Amino acid sequence: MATRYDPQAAEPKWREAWDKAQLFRTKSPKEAPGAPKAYVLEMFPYPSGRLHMGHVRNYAMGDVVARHKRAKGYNVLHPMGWDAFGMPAENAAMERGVHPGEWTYQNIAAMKAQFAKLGLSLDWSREFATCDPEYYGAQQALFLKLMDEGLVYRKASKVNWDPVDNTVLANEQVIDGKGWRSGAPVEQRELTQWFFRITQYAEDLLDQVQKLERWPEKVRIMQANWIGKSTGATFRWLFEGPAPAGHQDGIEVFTTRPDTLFGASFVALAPDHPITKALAETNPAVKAFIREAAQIGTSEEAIEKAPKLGVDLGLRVKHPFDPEWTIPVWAANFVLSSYGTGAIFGSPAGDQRDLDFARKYGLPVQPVVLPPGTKPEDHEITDEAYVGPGTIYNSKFLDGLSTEEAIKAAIARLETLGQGTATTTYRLRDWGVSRQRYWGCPIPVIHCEGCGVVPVPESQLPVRLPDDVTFDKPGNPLERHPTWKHVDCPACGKLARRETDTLDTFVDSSWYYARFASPDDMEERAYWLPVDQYVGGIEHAVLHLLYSRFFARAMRDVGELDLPSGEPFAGLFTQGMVTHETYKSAGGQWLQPSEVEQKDGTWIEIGSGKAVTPGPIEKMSKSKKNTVDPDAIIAQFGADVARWFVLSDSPPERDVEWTQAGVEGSARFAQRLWSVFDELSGLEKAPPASDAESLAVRKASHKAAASIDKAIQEFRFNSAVATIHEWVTALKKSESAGESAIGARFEGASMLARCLTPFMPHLAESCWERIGGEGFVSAAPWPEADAALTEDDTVTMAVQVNGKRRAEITVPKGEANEAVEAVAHAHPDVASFLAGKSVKKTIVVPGRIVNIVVA
RNA sequence: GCCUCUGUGGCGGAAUUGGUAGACGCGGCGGAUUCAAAAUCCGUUUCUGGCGACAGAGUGCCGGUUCGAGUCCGGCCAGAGGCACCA
Repeated sequence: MATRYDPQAAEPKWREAWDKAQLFRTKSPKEAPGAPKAYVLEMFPYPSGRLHMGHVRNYAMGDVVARHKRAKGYNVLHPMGWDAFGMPAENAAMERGVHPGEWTYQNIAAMKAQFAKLGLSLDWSREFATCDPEYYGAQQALFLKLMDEGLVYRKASKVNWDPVDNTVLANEQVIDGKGWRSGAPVEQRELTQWFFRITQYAEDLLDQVQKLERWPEKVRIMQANWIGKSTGATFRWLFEGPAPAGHQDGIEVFTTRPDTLFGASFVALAPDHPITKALAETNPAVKAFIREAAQIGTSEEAIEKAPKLGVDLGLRVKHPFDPEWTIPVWAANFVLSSYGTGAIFGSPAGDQRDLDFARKYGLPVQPVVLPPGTKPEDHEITDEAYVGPGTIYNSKFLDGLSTEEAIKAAIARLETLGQGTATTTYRLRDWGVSRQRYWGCPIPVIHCEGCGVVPVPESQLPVRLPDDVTFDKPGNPLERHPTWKHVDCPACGKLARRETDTLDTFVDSSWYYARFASPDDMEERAYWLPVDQYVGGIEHAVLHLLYSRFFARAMRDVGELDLPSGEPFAGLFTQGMVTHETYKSAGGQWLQPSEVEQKDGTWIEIGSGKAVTPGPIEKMSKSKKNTVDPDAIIAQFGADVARWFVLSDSPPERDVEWTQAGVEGSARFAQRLWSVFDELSGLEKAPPASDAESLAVRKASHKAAASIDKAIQEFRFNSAVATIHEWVTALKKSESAGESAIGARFEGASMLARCLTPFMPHLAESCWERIGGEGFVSAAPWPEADAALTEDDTVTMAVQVNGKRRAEITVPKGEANEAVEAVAHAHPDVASFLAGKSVKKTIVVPGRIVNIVVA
């Protein structure tokens, strides 16, 4: 009698059994002598309170890798923890009056309960939250070591300032140039802030990123572009007439295109360039410009997209190659103070932004680069700059040179004249880590009037966050706490002030992988690191990964990490998002998928029956209500089905669309798979026989196992899923085969259960048990395929005539090209296309294709 | 605006190095089983023309390289991720 698989009964049973057997406990190097190690890590979650399908997908993928590695004999570290500091906890405090710490730890408890149901092969014994004082205390110690090493410093930098709430705003909190709560136009303000000297490693970070072979190409390119190494020249424009005070040496600019110097029509300074700021003191127009430019906000996106805006500063500077030629100095909002020298020269014909600016303010546009194959009289610049290479003209001594030659010649002349030098510049800026917020790691320093900045002595770490804080008004609760910041100077003992800035939460996530490897044992850290497989969202392609690479280097250089390369993640996989269709009610309200149903091809609201408009498929988000709660799915279908679905349809790196029909299909498949084992359960186990039917079954199984093994290693989980589907179909078909095939069916089922384990671990255990497997399938070794059974002795090849497929032939493997050609020519479907035509040539690609070219 | 990626049937996608486009799944259609249904199983399903054998077209659009292009090159269009204080 056929039985059905009941996930609600089986899943908790197996998880309890795994826990009891401590199956996923990390073994120390000594406990696993001779075994290779595998550190599998997924980006740890922010404890928002609920697990979402994106988490399920992320952790399901990591679990596939971890379980596969374990089956392959690796000693596996697969930990989990919480990226627990951040703004949402403070927002909750403001909105609901709950303490950020309480809110966070409650969320962690709730999410951990959800995690438990997924059947992930995690070792929870290494769990921590970044808001645990033990963690952030260690981070403070690390901060002080970096400070000793000269990797930490303070400087003035800009923040978004809400003038009504009197608080610093994150870029996310600036909406259309206004504060998200107050609605007041945002201003830029300068604060003295803490920075990490990441630029010290710029060259190494760039150099090494190219060598990370197991990283996606696109992430390596994004990182390289972010670091943005540019070679060019830095040189000076001297003032005509009296220079502004303190700027007798002129204006220093950086350019990558000194070849276009004869096309210069203006020099432009950043709004916060010292000269611009100095002139604003006496010139109201400049002051107004600075104020207007400051309203754009601090994000690069906003600055780049804003309409070009400038002001003539009333100064003129002399061209380095011709002192008689002078050009005006402007301040312009598209010049970034943080890149190069904060000043540029505008050569409008060769740069789109310069051209837009020149057109707006009526500045000259002189073309100096002739595109290849163009005559000077035909080359005209109207609305589009020519940024490509070409031949230089209208440029005196540079005339006739190529762009490349002219760059060299111009730099050489600048150097001869003593006006400038060849320079390398990076786009990468030092990492500003100060946050004027409560729910973060306190920066462990004390400001003393007499002694300056004094580190908190190690014996006094961690500097704990005070619990008694208020969120009834905006601003930093640490700043207005009555006592917390008032401390004695550790050096002189006089009353001093504790630093009230906390660290950027990116710092917390920049070294957690090392903490998982070991809290403090350098040898154990050295054993586990680097992470062999890191899995997470593509949205972290630049910042988080770059900061982590920086931190690994910094930790290495202060003796906290024995990792010569400084690369924390040897393998990286970036997974796509989970999306869902959106629904809107007749009244324009977003509706949850659980509130709607499809009837006769149209969508209606469950209950009321009112019409619903389906919208675009988007990333699951609370605001669009297009979320599906993993708990509800698990309650209905079980964790295995949820895991299977998020791994099945789409390639892991792409987005997957969650559909009800899809998850129901997954649930049906789970039952079908179960039936393969269920059918065998009453039969007598036997070794596989060698008749034709058995051989066919065995070949299908061994080929499938080999293919799944490869697919998992290559992160093609959807292909592995497709292979398991085909395999199950083959095994179902074999049920009608003779009795002699039973041995082959048992072999296939045993292999299938083991290949299934990384994907649907609970079901795999039940299947394994059903056919009398020994111990846990979660602890069973990977079924290695027998090479003799995965190879065929014939091969099917397509035959094309003039590139069009006309027939298919089957030939022995390794057949000589001439023989294959003869078979192809002789095929009737081919012959009819060759009749009356002359064969010009025949291309034979062994094992793949024959192409006959006819006149 | 800049950097990066993606685009293939009704839908999600497969095609591993330039070599049979549409594996596998969802949905649809037809059938079996059933008193009936659920569940399950089998078949079929890119489009157009044709009763059919078959022929033609076809991987966002335009062009190119090649015996051969979803895959490589150039130019467009559309969508997504990131842009340094969201995590």
